[in-house]
Amino acid sequence: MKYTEFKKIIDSFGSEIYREVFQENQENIRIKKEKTAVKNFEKIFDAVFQITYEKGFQAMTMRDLSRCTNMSLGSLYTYFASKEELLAIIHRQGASMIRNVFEKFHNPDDPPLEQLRSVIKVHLFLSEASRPWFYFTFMEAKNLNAEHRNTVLSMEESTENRLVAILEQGERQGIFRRLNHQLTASIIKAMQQDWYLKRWKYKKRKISVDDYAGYVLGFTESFCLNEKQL
Amino acid sequence: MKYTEFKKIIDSFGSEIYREVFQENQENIRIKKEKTAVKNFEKIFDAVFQITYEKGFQAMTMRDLSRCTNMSLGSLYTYFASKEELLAIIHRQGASMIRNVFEKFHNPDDPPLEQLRSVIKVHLFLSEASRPWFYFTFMEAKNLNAEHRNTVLSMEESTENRLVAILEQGERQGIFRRLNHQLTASIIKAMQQDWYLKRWKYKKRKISVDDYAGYVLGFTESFCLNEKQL
DNA sequence: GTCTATACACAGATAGAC
DNA sequence: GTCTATCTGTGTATAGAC
Repeated sequence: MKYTEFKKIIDSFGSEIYREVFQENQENIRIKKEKTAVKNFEKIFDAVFQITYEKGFQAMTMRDLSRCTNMSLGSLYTYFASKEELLAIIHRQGASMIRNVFEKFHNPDDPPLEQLRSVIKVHLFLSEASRPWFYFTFMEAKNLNAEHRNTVLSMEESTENRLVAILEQGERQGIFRRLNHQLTASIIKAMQQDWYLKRWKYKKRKISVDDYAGYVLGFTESFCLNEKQL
Repeated sequence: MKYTEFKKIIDSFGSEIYREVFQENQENIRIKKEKTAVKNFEKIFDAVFQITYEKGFQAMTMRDLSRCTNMSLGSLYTYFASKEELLAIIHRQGASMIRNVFEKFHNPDDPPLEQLRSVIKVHLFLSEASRPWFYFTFMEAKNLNAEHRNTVLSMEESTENRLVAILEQGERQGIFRRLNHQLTASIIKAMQQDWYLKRWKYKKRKISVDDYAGYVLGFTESFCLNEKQL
């Protein structure tokens, strides 16, 4: 699969995620019309991502956000109860979206090598399509309270465990070498993470996400595959 | 080389870095006695790293810092002119220290494979010995002004270029495969970075820095080495 | 549903006694 | 060289008109 193909599927979901934001938080917000809420949540989130990328969530003031969205302070506060809650909403909704996409693209009946390739690619492609969410989740996780932070950490763990399961399955089938699969999974995650943490670097060098995915796969396979497979 | 061996050398430098902080900023600070200054800078920096690890530099208040160092607000401000300057001092001094250590351990006359191993290890070992500095530099770089931020980025680039040079040298000697060395270097950096960004994870799993270094080397060598070398 | 004006708390920074 | 007390600006959040 190439990125453009993946992107088409993702784009077909449309503003799904902002509708979800509206519905999940309906009790806490004072806006009643879905259409207005969805439109403005999208505007607010985009502004948060943009400002936060420059200076971080703590340093972003509500006045910054007001300026960037062209909404007044009073208006903003009808969409969420506090700045802290806004942070929690973004995290919660991002996590939910990411989980859903992974679920949708995972096929546990494929042969291990194919699963490995697919999982690595989907993660990279999704982090490309939703880079602001990934970047935000990583950089601002420490601003969350203990409960929400744990949700983030357990997501990190579960995507890693998915990789471990695939590597173990492949080892049992004699396709992958016998290695410390947990450590291999960590390293694969580190490579995936670099894509969205250092996007500016890869962009400057004109490396596409397809190039990068190919390289990560080459790296991983040369290490994991049994010699007879090469 | 093992980590304990490296650590012994590093420890022998003692409070060198805090003496440097004092000397480089002597004009801007109101403290005159080196011994007092060095002692308190160490206390201040440690507190900053500790608080910042929990909630980030922006969220750290001067009152937090006062509490954590057992120094009064007034006292703190005799060591630096503003909170922003404190940030800049930490960054500048950290960068200088890191550069010095890399210089000291790099030997461009060794054979490429040995250089590669040594550069990867030294980076990992140093990030282990000075984890707070590395973590801080990465996470708080965006709070710097444009000029200081560029310094950080150019450091990132120069350590990467050092790797590229080694890989090219090895390719010319027929030891390494012909690959996109820049991308390989990026990926090696990503693996190194994961060590200090996710320290909690590796600690929980009882992976030592020597274990991790060995794994990164294995991963890298299986990808880069020409087959006849394996 | 959105706006302006404002309350209130708390942050960074300094003055001046010891 | 360190402290306490205090100034001043700015940030979050709300009240109430439109």
